[in-house]
Amino acid sequence: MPSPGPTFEVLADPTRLGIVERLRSGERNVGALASSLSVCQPGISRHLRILHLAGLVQVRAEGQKRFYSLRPQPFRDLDDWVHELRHLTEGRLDRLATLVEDRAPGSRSARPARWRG
Amino acid sequence: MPSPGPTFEVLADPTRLGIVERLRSGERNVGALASSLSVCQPGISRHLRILHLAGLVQVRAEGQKRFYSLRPQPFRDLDDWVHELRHLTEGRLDRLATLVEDRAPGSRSARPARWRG
DNA sequence: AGCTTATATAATCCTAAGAATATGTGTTTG
DNA sequence: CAAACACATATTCTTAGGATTATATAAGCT
Repeated sequence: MPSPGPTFEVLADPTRLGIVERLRSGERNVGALASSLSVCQPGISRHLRILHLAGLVQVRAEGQKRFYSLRPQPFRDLDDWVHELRHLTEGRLDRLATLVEDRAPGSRSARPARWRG
Repeated sequence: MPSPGPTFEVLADPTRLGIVERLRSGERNVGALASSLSVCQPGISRHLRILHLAGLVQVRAEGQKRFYSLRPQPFRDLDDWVHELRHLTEGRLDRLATLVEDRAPGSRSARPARWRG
């Protein structure tokens, strides 16, 4: 059971997540990504470097352009990790917690308000 | 289709990821987590607060102890997101976007040489 | 050979976030 | 009621990392 810690750190940045979501529909060069996302070109290059070091993307040079695309392996690993966790939480922890929560009438709500907005 | 950006940000921190991995085997109180991970107790409380705000964990108060456990919903969302991406990268339809976007006349095969996994 | 395009790297600045210490709040026990 | 325990919050400090500007490298184009 590998822990995809680095993958989480890489995808935590909104710009890098935006890059990955744009690469879902196919490979793109740096300039296309820089104009799509509202970040300057050196910023995109730096984020792509981080994504490449983490093994999330691969490069293909064509002329003076460099096309980046997703590598499937880290997403397979991530899927395995999350999928297992999903079934663990669906199985028993959830039920146990809600059961006990119902029998504590005076306690405050276990549900959070909202995330950042 | 939902973007689990906040979930990535939350799980990017190694301490919080460690908390989640320990909660996989069931609920724990703050002291148990603080002694398991090598972080001081206020640090654990702060990370648990972040996890709670993000909806990843829920609390159950028993006496003076507070037991934290995982909530299944955000992991379901994360699993859906990653699972979809897994199949997109496994497939061959990223070639389509390549053909649409890059119509350089003189360029021969715009495909990646090999698709290493 | 210059000139433009496409991308990478370097240097700087700045803000956000984690860690530790100290303290506050509530709960159990004597 | 006081003392000890379990946890949360406040404060301070420090560092990591993202954004921007400027520059370097390299490939077309005329």
